[in-house]
Amino acid sequence: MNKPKTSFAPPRGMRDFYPADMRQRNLVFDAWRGAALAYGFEPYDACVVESLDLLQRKSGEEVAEQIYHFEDKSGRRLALRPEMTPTLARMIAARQGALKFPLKWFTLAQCFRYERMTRGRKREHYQWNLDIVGEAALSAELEILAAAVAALKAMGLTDKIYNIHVNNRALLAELLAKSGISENHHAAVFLALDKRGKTGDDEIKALLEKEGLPAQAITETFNLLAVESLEQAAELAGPESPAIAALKELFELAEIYGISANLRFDISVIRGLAYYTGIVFEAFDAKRQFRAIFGGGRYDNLLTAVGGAPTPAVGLGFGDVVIMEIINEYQSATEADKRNGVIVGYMFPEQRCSAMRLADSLRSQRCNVDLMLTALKPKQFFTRAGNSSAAEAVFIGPDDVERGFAYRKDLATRHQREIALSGRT
RNA sequence: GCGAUAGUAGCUCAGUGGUAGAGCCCCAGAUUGUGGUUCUGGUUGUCGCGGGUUCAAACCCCGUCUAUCGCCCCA
Repeated sequence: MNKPKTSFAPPRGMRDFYPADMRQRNLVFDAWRGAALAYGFEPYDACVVESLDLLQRKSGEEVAEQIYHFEDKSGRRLALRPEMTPTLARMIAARQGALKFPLKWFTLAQCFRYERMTRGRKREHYQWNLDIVGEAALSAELEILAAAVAALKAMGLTDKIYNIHVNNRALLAELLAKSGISENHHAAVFLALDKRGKTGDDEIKALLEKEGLPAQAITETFNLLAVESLEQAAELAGPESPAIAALKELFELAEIYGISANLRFDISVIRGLAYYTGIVFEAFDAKRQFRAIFGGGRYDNLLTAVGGAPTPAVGLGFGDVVIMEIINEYQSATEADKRNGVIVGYMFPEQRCSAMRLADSLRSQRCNVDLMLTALKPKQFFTRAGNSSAAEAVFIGPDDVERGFAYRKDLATRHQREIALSGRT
């Protein structure tokens, strides 16, 4: 009899969450939900399986290679969603007449992507999506950025640990146009600018030459790369630039929100994706050791892409993988193992009923109770209690039942106080 | 999809052809009423998986899986 050996590991790029992992994950999820609700976003959810057609419409046919897709038994071409944005666009377009704009929606979405993994990237992850749809004012960008900062704060990450790099796609378009680079070359230039810091200037130059840009335009582009400050960008763009005005307003408003310490103007933030139209942003850890923490921006063509009416929108995507790595890197474990609840044990079978009654009484007071399933020796019980996530331990022996009270021990401080056994108050 | 490196106890790792090891953890006892100290004893094991070479493989060879890093791509 030989059983087929099955691997205990989850499929490539997929993740299991053991209770210890869930504690960490919940820390992140709670921060996300809390911040979203605090900033007035409403929760929504949607199906994980989408029609392949919808997902392809946005980014082109080749994206199918990076999507988990399949046919159902009726031959429908379906896929696991790689991101939430197309689904959001579909849902909003479906009820565009009924919904009251602007809307502020959020979700915690599990997304899948079939591709090679590196650190901070899996084939499956959870992403906090925050979107404001139907508002052209910069207030929308601010609310989203402030909510993201609030979430990071709730995770215990201080201002010093991360920076939010902000740019405006409209600014880049203005500057490139001034350099005489026509719009059909913009995508390639964006790509080259996006590589700054990763690749050498020679390689970037080679990319631009390959795109067929004249030498002078390449020089101009490198002048853009050298832009370090908003003032410098303003000089290049001229006093009438609406893109500069938008950035200036953004930084002014950020002051009022108290998040300006984290914001940096950074002309290299492009966000690869074609659909961004205005302000774009990306957050990184201060040491630039990890991938982007979150990213997003304004994409005013969202709904037209799925056949809806033109609608301005701002969105943010914030994945769980990178932030968990950063929390582990920058933060001691203390925040993650907050103790909670009471663990209740007893010495002999004779005390089982007392222990059960106590557990019942505590539970009725909305206290989480882990009741031991069998009698344990004191040492066994307290070892177990200390290793558990419980905040307090109550151990019941014959003497306690006799006396009518036991001791409720704080497992962190080891202080004890009395707790009544018989009463049900 | 390509390239490099790695995989041995719960964890960190040593072992480079000849009886699978150390530290920490865990378990039991000292201690039939109290978990961070001490002492004594004990288990740590599909050596990632499958095949090959060999008298003999954790070690060499081939394949494969997984992880990490780089390329690519993005969230």
